Amino acid sequence: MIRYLYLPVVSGRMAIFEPSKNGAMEFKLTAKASNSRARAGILTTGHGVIETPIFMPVGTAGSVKGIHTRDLEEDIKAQIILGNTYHLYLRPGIQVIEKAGGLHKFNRWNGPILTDSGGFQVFSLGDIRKLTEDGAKFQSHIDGSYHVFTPENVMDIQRSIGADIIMAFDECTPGDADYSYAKNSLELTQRWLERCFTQFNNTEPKYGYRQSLFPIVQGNTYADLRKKAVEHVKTFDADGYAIGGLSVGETVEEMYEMTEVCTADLPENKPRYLMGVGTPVNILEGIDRGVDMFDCVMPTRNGRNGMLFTSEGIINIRNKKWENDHSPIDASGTSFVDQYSKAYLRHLILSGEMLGAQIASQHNLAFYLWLVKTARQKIVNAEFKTWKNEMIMRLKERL
RNA sequence: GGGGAGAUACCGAAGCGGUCAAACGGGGCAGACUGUAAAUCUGUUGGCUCAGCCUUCGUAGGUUCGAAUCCUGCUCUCCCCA
Repeated sequence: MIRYLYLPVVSGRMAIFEPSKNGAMEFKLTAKASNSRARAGILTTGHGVIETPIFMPVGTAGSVKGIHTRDLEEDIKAQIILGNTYHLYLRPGIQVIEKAGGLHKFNRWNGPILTDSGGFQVFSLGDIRKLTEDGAKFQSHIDGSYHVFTPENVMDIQRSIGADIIMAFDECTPGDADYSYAKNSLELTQRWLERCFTQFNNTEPKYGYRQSLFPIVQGNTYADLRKKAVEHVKTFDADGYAIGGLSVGETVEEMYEMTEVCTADLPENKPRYLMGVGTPVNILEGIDRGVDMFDCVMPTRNGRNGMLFTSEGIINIRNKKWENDHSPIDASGTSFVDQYSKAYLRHLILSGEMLGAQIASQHNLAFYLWLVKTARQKIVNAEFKTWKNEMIMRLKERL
């Protein structure tokens, strides 16, 4: 159902109203654990394949903060990165991205890209936004100017950015929302989803490769709402499905439980993406529950703030105990930066040297990618569950 | 040699008779961070047998019920003139 004729202002031309020529994105399951929902798969996009389960570094403003694409590819071995509709729309602006020929050309990352829709920003912007049936009116965090996101223009913007996977425009509810708020919000998200798909199907990719639209399952911490949401998103036969509205203030137990509720009913042969999650432990628990894709700002943001994730546990590199520890950051780490000493990295971070933030971010990302890669191997070798339990014990350590 | 200004906690710097263990900033120490309004934010920063007590505002005395705050000597710093 088209509520009104929408003319995309962003692209500067009329949308082409004809059926999508996008081929379906391919997802092949290559292995499945027997005592867990964990699976290993291969997701094929217009910019290459992704081996799942995968962690996707977040590159909000078109860059994974502090990391060159060369290091993302060669050192960290990232297979897909994120961008953000809200941030890129505000700055540099969609016209610039279009002129560049899309985000891949703009930031010189030639692998797959996923863009988030801005739904999360609408949530986190708090008081400087207002929701209506039509969409979300919000103020720019940069200059206070007013803007409106609707399911339609968010699809158009993501067409212009040119991500391989684009996300539905949803409302992300806070973890402590009550049932009636969560229910009404879910229904709004569902109506918005219909409009997203209508717009998506009535427009074409701008740069010659296919794009896939992933719906987002909402429903807060209420299992019945989640189940309804899953049934609804399935009707779109999407290339993949996201679980949203988690890691936003609810308990981790609730997060795991809701993840389980969702993966139980989502199509087996399509990738599942748990949005915004999480800690290394969260990711292993997510994989165990049948999730294939994750993203989180934690490795970069917490890294900049001095927190390192390693296979031996968590390090706060600012702590005095590392002052004279000249051993490598992570002796068994896969990144070249892991050979820098703890004492040196501590010095850099405490001195506010940008290299410190870069090293910490790069280490953390390399660790996250190592973690999911290893998880995949363990799934393939049918040793996932044992490995996971042992790994979690170590990951929880505070060094 | 003469004149002036000043010495406050790790550093810088407010305070100028009681409500001062002493504002504020830096530094130190610790914590937070989960689809990035974040190279950010928060707490703490004399000691102890810790709702109380002890020692601290250059130093030695003094005035006062009471002093970082007023007076005197001393030491040291800085500035100006010779």
